Amino acid sequence: MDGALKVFDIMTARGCQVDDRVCSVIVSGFSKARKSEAGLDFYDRVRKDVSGFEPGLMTLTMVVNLLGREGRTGEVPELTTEMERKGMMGDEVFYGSLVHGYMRSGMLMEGLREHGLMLEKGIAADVVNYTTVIDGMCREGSVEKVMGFLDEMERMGAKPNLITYTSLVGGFCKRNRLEDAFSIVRKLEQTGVVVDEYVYSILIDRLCKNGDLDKAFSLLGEIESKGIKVGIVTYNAVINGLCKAGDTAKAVEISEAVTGDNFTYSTLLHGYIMEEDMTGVMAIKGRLETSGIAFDVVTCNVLIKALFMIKKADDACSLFHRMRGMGLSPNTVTYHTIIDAMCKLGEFDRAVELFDEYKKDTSFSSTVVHSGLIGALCNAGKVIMAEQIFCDLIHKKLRPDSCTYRKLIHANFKEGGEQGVLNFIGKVGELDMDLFSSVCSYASSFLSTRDCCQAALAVYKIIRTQFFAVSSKTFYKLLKSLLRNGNEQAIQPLLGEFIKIHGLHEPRTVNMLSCHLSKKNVGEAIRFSSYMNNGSVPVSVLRGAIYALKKEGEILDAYSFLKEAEKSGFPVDLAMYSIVVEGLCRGGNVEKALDLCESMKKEGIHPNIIIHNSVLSGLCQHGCFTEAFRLFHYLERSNILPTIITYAILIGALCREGFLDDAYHFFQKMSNNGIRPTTHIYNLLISGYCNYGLTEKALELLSHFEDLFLLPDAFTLGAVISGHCLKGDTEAALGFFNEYHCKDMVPDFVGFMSLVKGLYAKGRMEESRGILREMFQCKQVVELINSIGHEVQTESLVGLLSSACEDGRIDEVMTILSEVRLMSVSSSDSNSCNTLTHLKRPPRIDDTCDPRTDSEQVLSSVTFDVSSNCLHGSSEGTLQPMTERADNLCISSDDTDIDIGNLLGKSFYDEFDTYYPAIASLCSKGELLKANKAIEAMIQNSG
DNA sequence: ACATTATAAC
Repeated sequence: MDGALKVFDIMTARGCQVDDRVCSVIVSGFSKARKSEAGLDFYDRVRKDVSGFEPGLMTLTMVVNLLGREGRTGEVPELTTEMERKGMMGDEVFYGSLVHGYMRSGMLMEGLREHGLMLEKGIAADVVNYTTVIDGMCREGSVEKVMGFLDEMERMGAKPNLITYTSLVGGFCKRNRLEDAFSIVRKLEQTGVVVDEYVYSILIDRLCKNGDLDKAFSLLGEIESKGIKVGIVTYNAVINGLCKAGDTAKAVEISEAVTGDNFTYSTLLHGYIMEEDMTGVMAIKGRLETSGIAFDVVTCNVLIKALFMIKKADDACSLFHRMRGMGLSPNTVTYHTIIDAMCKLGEFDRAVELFDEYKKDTSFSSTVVHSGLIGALCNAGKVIMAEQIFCDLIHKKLRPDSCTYRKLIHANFKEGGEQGVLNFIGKVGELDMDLFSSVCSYASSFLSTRDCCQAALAVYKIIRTQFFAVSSKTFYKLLKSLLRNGNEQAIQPLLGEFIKIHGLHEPRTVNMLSCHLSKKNVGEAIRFSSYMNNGSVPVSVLRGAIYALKKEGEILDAYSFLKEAEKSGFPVDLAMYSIVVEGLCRGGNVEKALDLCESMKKEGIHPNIIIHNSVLSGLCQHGCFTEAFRLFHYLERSNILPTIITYAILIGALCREGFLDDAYHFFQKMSNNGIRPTTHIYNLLISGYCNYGLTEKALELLSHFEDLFLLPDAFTLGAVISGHCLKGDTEAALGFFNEYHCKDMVPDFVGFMSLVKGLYAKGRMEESRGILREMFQCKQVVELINSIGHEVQTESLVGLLSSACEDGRIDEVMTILSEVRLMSVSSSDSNSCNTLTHLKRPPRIDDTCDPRTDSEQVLSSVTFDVSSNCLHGSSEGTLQPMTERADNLCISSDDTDIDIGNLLGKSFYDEFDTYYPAIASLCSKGELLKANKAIEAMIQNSG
């Protein structure tokens, strides 16, 4: 090109007129050399500087060609409108270039449209035009459609040439139809056409890409023997095949026998990069530098990557900066490579600097650089920086791939929890509707699976208020999550919307609806379900029904229901037995529970550790200690591992009965078996010691906490305080209270009250009142008192108590509170009992310690046989092999319709915060009746 | 004016 330009300069200098033909030849040269930038510069220069020159069709055709070759078809329309203004009309060559450009930019439809337009204008298409179209279709992967085109071509008198067939061969190879590709070649050879290197290089390349190197080499030998010259392109295909197969050494060997080009060296470098062979990389880099080849962009890109690999980051950057001087523009891959490398080095600021440079170039329309950087920043926890990159995508109206926004949602969740995700949604409202809707759908589903129901629901509402479609999957996940978390109020309307939009076509929808119904009305659900499923009722519905009955306190009905299901051949599963056994044991019906353990075995389902824990707990609660310990020893001897729950049940029971040494023995046994004690376990022992006057032992246990990284909770503190008070050591109790109060830790209700009573008994009225007041500051205690007040329909207590407390009527307070306490202890109703234990335990203690939560988490897949023998007499249990590990043995977290842990929502607590100031003020003014009204309103609102 | 080979993708 340099020579051509020199001649051109001489021409203009001598006043030789530059015509369309001369100009077009030079632009064509730039086009073939893929130097569109320089070509356009030249074109502009000639138009401006050469007087009397007006670009004609030939030059314009070459400009279109040049743009098309580099995928810059977007700039073509400006040119065509200018032509129309001047009344110029394209010929078949012009349209050929135009169509070619579209085809190479992956715009098949536009290409076909221009081709059709040309025909409409009465311009006949020649072989080249048809070949261009055929090639475009082959590239897109539709060789089949091409066959029809071939016929049309013949009819129009344009005979396909070798180039047409080459495109066809390429099309078949793309679809991996090698047989068809080869048959074309054979037919050509039969008709006497001399097939050239182009065709063979395509075939060889395909063979290599398929890993069929043997066939590739034999074909290579075949064409060499035919006397067809084999050039660098074919060798490069083979070299590339070897590199991809992991044999870069062999590839290098071949490359040494030929004169390599940019393709050769970039392939080899990439091969060694993949093999992480630093010496290999350096050797190729050396050969490349001494070869005297002028680098192209791809070679630079690979070389930059290679330099980072051999830890020469500075050299990589310097090459990057030298590119423009070499006449090369860094492209998307260049920026991706260098930014990615910077991130891997932890140089995020430099990565962002490079990105800022990249984003200024508006001609880039890829999202890869953005995605890569966002991913790396998210991984490094730099969410804010990542969001800024995402903003650039939005502003450029580029469509990020789903991985990118998912990554951002995950990172925001990690950083800021559900609120973080909601904030992110708030920030990306500028996205186009369709994309925003996808982001919201994903966010809602994601939050649902993480059990962030409220946030998931909020996102769902955003989708709905914007009138976007909510996919069945998003609905389903949200509903599942609500169902799992006992969020009954939200389910009903949502389910209604879901069914209105998506109908009841999917079986999973029917199941879910049945489960929901079953929690309300067992019979209706079963009828509905058997109707929808042609008579068969899925196990999940029956499970839901049993759970519903138990929740309603009708455990005996649940029991009969299960028995009925067994008899009628309905499906039964482990979870159903688990629910009923637990309920029976809790209700004191251990006999029936054991009977169920027997009958479930007949159904081929074997009791697991969860069920045993229930039985164990039932036995303990009803004083059957001998049986309980027999069962424990049986478990120990079989391969059934007792869990922390098992130990908690026994330690708790022993402590309650005052067998403190035995309890401690079990505690040690548990530790020896590799189960780390938690605060909850310690609490059992500490309160045991305290209740029996052994406060020192309790404190000694407390002193272990720090070494074990455990924190005492409200329960721990309450136990120690009441222990001190029990011994009359109010001073010690007060000191202990203050010590933790300073650290913002308070005891539970029992602890508070012991201290209040202790101080009161010693006549320390002021202090007693102070502690009481302190207690009312404690939300958990207030919550407990209120929930009892709510349940037993007494006057709302907090208002009365706090006002009495302010007035110094401690006696009155004491009476009320002792009543409250009595209620909480004597209540034998299983439901309120549940509520109480749930509340008495401060939130967020180790969850795994709650046997009811555990039953969901640990529902293990271990099957075994428990025989009631082990409870009465012979302790021999028969261990059965894990023959039937039925799917329904495990309640997977996604399929669970049972939520025993979440019996009481948090709403009350929120309401209390809102109402409290008003109530407090009314009480202080003596307006107790009004205060009570306010409290009732509060309770109703939270209901 | 039409046909062949190499690089990036959390």
